Formats: sequence, C-alpha cells, structure tokens
Amino acid sequence: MYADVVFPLKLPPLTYKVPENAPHDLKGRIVKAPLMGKSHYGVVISVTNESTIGEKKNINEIQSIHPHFASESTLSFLKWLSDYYLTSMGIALKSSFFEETIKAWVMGHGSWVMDKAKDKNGSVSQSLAHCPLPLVPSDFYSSVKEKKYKSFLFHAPSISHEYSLLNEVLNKSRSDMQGAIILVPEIGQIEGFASMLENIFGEKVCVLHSRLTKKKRMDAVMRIITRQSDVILGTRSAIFAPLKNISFIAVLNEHSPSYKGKEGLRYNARDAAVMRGFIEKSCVLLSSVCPSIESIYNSKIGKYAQITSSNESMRPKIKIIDINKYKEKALTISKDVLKEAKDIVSKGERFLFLVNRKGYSLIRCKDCGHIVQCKKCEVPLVFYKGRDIVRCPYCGYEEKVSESCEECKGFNIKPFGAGTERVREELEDALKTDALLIERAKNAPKTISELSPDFTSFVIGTAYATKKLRDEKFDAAALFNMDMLLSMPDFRAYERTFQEVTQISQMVKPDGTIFLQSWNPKNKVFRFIRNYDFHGFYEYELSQRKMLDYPPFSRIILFNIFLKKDVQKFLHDIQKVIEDTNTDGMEILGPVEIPSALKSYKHCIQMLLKSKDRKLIHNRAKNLLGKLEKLKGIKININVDPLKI
DNA sequence: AAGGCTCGGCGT
DNA sequence: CGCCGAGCCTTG
Repeated sequence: MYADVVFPLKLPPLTYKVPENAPHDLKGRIVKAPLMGKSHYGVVISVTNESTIGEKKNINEIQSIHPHFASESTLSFLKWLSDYYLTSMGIALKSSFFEETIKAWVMGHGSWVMDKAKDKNGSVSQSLAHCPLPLVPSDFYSSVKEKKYKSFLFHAPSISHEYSLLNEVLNKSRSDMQGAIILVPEIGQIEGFASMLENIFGEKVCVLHSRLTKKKRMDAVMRIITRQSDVILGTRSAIFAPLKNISFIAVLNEHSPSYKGKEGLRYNARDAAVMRGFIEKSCVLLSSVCPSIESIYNSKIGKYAQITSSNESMRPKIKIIDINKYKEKALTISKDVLKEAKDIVSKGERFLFLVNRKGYSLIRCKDCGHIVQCKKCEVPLVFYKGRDIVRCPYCGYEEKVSESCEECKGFNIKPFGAGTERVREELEDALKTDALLIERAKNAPKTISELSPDFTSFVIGTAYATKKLRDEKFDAAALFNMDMLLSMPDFRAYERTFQEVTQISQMVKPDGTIFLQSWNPKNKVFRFIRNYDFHGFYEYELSQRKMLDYPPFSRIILFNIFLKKDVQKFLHDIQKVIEDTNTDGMEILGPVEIPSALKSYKHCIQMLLKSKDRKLIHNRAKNLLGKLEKLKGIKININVDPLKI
C-alpha cells in the first residue's frame, strides 16, 4: 500500500509506503514522513495499492501516523484551491492553518490540549438603530438546517441593514447552526461584530486574522479543532479555519478588494467562501451596500438567490461640482464646497474632506505640462510644502524642489492637483478655523473625540480615514480628485468609484450632502451615482463589459514573470513558449515589460490570458505555466481573477 | 525547508 | 587558478 502525502511546502504530493499496522482510515490523517533526510509533518490525500512511480525507486515509509486533519470535504477544498489558483496543494495546505495545528498538537504531547477559558476583552455592545428587515426566503433557513448548499446575495440599503440581517438570521437559526464562519474585510471591523456574535453564541465565538500573535493564533486553532469554538469571525484567511461541519458562511461587504490575497495563495475569500459552502453543503450569505458587478450578475443568472429590501433608506444628497468654471482661481476647494463649509462651522456640525493623496500636491510645469516623477518608480513625486521637498510615495526617495522644468527648462513650475495638506491650508485660510488631519500612526485613536478633544468641524484624510472613522457620522463630505479614480487604467475603475461613493454615503447623515468635484462632470457614471441608481449603473457597466469582453463575460489570468536581466532574451523565449503552446479559444495580451514591484528582481514581464471558457483557460494556463517554469532565473507570480490590471 | 551542487565573481 | 558565496535544484 502506498499513500500520497502533501507537505505544507511548494511541492506536489509525494508517495510513501504505508506501514503494515497502519489504520484503515489513513486518508486525511497527519503523518510524519522522511523528506530530504529529515522528517516532516504532512497530510495523506490518497491511498493506493500500486505505486504510480514504479518499484525501481526506493520508496520511503511513513514514520508515524497521527489524528485526522482533513475531512473528505477539506481535501476537496484544498484540491479546488490548488487547481483554481494554479498552485501546489502544499501551498493551499500551508494557508489552511496546518502548521498551527501541528504545533498545537506537538505542544499537547500527542493530544490537543483542552485549554482554559478564553480571555475576554470586554467587548463593547454596539447600539444599533432598529432597521426594517427584508424578507428572508424560507429556503435560507432550510439551507442552514438541512445542510443543503445555497448562496444568497443581500444588497443592503445601509450598513445597519447588513448588520441587522446577519443578527436576525443568526438568532433565528442558532439552534440549527452547527458551525459558522463570518468574514469581514478589515481587521478593524471585527470588534463590532464580535459583540453581536458573543451575544448569540457566547463562548463559542473565536476570532481569527493575520495580526494575531503566533500564540493567540495557535490558541484559536486549538479551540477550533477541539470544537470549543465553532463560530469563527475573521478576515479573509478565516475561510481556511480548520472547522468541520459548517452550516453557515457569511461574507460581509462582499465587494471589498481586501478579500483578494496579495501573496502566497492569491485567493479571493468571497469566491473561496462560496466554494467551501458548496463543498461543505452549507448556506452562504454574501452582503454589501454596493455588491460587486460579478455577484449581482451571479444573482441574475440564478447562481445566488437574491434577498431584496423593499424599504429604501434615506440617503444624503449628492452634488456634482463642475470645477471647470473655477479654472481661473487656483484653489482646490470649489466655492460651493466652501459655502457649505462656512454653514457647517456656524451650525457646529462636521464636514469630512476626502483627498486621495497625502502631502501638498504634485509639481507640474505650466508651459509643457510635464509632471515631476520618480526616476526609478515612474510615479509622480509628491510635494511637501513645509519641508520644500518632493517625495516618492512608493520608494521614499526625496529631493529638493527644482527651480526649473527638467523637460523644457522653463521656470513656470507650479503645484498641481490636491493633497490633504493643501486642502487643509485652503480651508484654514478661507475660514480661519482649525482642521483635523487624519494620518496613519501607530496606536492611533479610533474616534475623532479621542483624536482631538476640542471640537473640530473639519476632518481631512485619505482613504485611510474612511476606514479609521467608519462609525462616525458627518453632516457633509467632499471628495476631490474624482477624475483620478475614474481614469484608473483598470476595467473596474467605474465600479470602484461607485462603491467608494456609496461607502462614503454611509458616513454622512441622511439629510446631509456629499460634494464630488470633477473636471469631467458629464461622465455618465455621475448620473448614476448622483441618484444612487445602482441598477442603472449595473446595466450600463454590464453592457460595457460585454462589449469589451471583460468579466463576468470572460475569465482573466495574469502572469507576472520577474527576472534580473536579459529582458529581450526572455521576451523572445516566452514568445517561443507561447508559440509552442495550444492557445485556441484564448486571447493573450503581451508579454510586455512593466515596472517591477519586487526588490530583488529588477524587471517584470506581464502577460494576460483571457477566455470565455473557465475550464479551457485554466488548462491552458496550467500548461503554459509548466513550460515557463522550466526557464531559468525567473520567478513567476500568477494571479487568477485579478482585481486590478 | 534545507542540504547539496553549480556557477560566477573576485582575489592571489 | 582557486576559493567562496549566492542562488538553483531536489526531495517519494
């Protein structure tokens, strides 16, 4: 008898001899087996009578056999992850808290320690406005109770609705619930949900995210394995919680780009949640105030059932400000916004200014239009007025502001565009009052009142501020540099913009106002945004995606190939590999050289595969990857379903 | 992951 | 010409 064993390494499954006295149910068990002279822990994924690699080789024997790690469904999930994200099962196992499990087990000297009561960190119970809840279809509860797979998409009118619906369905199906995973995109959102879950499930709740210390993570894994905890609340990695028997999975804020893994296994936790739910036969709830185009599409084609809300909640008014009419004035903040700002101060209310750039501004030559850039990173340098320097937001390179334009040698170089500092300067000049700048800092306080004890009307920040101040309510908000958002070289730029404005509308009181400043106010997207016309936007966006053959009408896999030298030679080699590979039914864009994001590799070659057929593109990509991996001196990074191109 | 091995840079 | 270290290759 032979067993295929997966180790938490970038390795394919390896075959070992099964010892005579081995138990019958070897599949899914933890085993210790020799590898490169040392013994390593791994998981048995299959048992066969005959070796697939022939008798000639000396096949090592499994050294010791331990408890089960993976059920049949865990193994299917690992297999799906490695197939779908084009990586080894070992890497999928590594992401699945396998090493924590082993450590917990070794530390318990061969058993899992039933440990002490969980440390309680006095959770704040969230005061919540009562929301009229949508009708939850009856098959939702039967899906939980009878363990039948079904996915639901809830397009929530507000964050409170999203929160209340989860609270409602958990309360109603608590007695039928066997195990649950609740995902939120950001670590900062965990706290608020922890109190709700603890109210319902008490000690059974356990938190799991990447910033837990090693020990705390191990404790959490131990609690999950021993089933002291079976309600797991966490960020994207929590979808891999080693929990057996799951009857419910929730993905809150399902549209969030944070669900996409950035390194190692580049999974999308929302998609993985749906697949895990399918494999484990559980109920999956996706919810968002602004769902992704893909998820809405999936609900329209019947893949997900819709939960619709009849009551539209009141939302702040959105005003699009055409800043072309203020051309002659060099101010960033328009007259309309300033007027409102004055009003807000006089009423003792609060105004949020969101600027998607730190520092003061960029530097541009008024004569030739040249923008000062970082030589290495090819991104604009940011001007910090106080220190009179420009700084690269990417690599940190700094230099004094030069007197003349490096392109045309003219002397007409001026600050261009707006950063947080410039907005603050203009505000303080115009209204003679202080403005509070929210900046990233260690141990930064969570609320405005903690941040500044004296009341300030004006709060200025970047996207970071929207995360930090998620639960604050403002009377007005203004967004600058809207055009930058809209002109991102990414097919999801409009979708992102719509989502961002929707998200920010949640931070403004329903009778408040949101100002969007744009050079291009006629952009079609603004018409939809202004009226919160999600449906209209969806139809428009879908028609664009269809025309250009983008997701959800096609599948995309991005190859990034990193190398140190000989770019031309590699471009040639890669081209040759492509020519020798079957590419029928698939479109290949590139290969082209792009700036490298890695320190130790100077160059990066990018290639994009696109196809209507999911199976086909995966097979072709796997094939291509196999051939490319034979080339030397390179590092390949594969991104299946990339969010940004 | 980690030990063995190859290759290339550099110093004598 | 030889030594040393970085990075590649292999693992059942």
